[in-house]
Amino acid sequence: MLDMKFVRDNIELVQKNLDTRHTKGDLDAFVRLYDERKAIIQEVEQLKAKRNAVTAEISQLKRNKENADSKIAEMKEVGAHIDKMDAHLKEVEEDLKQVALMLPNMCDASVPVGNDESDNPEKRKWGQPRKFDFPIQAHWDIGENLDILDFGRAVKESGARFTIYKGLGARLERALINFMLDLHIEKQGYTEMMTPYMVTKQTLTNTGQLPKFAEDMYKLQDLDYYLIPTAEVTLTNYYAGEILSIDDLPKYFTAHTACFRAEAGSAGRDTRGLIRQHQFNKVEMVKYVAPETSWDELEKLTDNAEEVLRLLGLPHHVITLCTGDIGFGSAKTYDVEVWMPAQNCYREISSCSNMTDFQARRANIKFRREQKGKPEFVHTLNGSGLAVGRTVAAILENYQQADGSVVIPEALRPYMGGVDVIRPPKK
RNA sequence: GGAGAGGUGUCCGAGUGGUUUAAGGAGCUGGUCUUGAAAACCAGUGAUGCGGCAACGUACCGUGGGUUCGAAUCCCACCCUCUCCGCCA
Repeated sequence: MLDMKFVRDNIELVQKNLDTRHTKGDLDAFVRLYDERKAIIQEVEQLKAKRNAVTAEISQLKRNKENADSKIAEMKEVGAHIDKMDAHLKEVEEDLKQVALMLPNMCDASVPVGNDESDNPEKRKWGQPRKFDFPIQAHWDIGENLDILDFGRAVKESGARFTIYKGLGARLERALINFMLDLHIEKQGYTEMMTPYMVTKQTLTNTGQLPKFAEDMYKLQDLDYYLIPTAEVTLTNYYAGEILSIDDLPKYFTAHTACFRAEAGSAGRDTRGLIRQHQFNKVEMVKYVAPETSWDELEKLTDNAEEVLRLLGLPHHVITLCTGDIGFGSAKTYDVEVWMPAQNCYREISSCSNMTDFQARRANIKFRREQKGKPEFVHTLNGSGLAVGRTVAAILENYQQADGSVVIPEALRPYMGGVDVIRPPKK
């Protein structure tokens, strides 16, 4: 959420931010409700001050066994008036909050202005796509031929956009999870967490998925539970409602979880393979940092994600999301995209964002610079490190050989019990 | 799921309708004493949001409602914690 005072005082800036993001927000309603709220508060608090004063007088009279009937009658009226105004104030505040919750974060000045994903500039590139001297296969064909991915039976059990990993396929997925987590905790300073997969509406509101993106969530029937779309949700809510000390910062957390996404609105896209699933594994990184450090931390976070790809020898590049493509809560986002030979393009495998104080404000996460200092909002960041299914897909495609086998990247072999090649089953 | 107990400031803890603007203690800050420290003593000290340039006002005793001129205190619902029982990986 944005600072309401900031919005009220900078309507044009906020409108411009909405425009460059190609999104809408009801700023007219915001101004109307904000001003109305202020007016009501000023009036009702004056009444309350009066009530408190007269109530004290009544107390005094009662103690002296004197008659207070006229004052009580007077306060009865004042009380009724206050009740009415309080009820109205509550409505106005609720409406104001709903409008405010739908406003996206302000993009940082360094974010390129653009319309859509075609306007995302490349920031850097690592590795050279390999030249193949044989007809290459897509990862879904490789996986089925190796008998390590089973799409058909997953459809039988759960429908489209689910996959069953089998044998060395399952082991590869698990190896990658452990490899990524170990890198994050041993070399990059993160603390490993295991978190719930089901969370409340409030928790999703705190990180910005709700109320705006309800159609992307899986909600449990008749319960106030949603399946998490990413561990960003549980890791960022870890300190919700708390005040940290500056000495606690920065905090780095990482977690592997399954992620659940309805993928409403992406019907027909990436229908084959591991790229777009309703359920997938992801290793997530989340940081809580002091505001003045968050831009440096974003660079480091992105590098932490890229390091996974470097160690796996997977060519990739980093792009800066433009204003038309950036996510709702983010002030700036780098996407890391891995080379997918069969599709002859780079595909997103990690998204690293500085949410500035947007989530901290919603989740009420603060810190103090000094023991008696005034609490300030922390900055939160998050990034995938990495999407695991997509990493499997990238390995299968980039490391495929003419005979249909797939070489396991060296860094991963200790996690695969020494397996260095996955070969097709003997017919 | 059933029965019982409980949720008060940084912590412990008192408080069943009107000086509670939350007792008392610990802790913390400052001071006295001391070579220094400890102890003792004295003084100060709840946090956060909102409105306001400010003075100040207002809200907050798990959460949300209600009763009342007035609620930490009474009523209702819910959440959470603990103990016991049941069920269970």
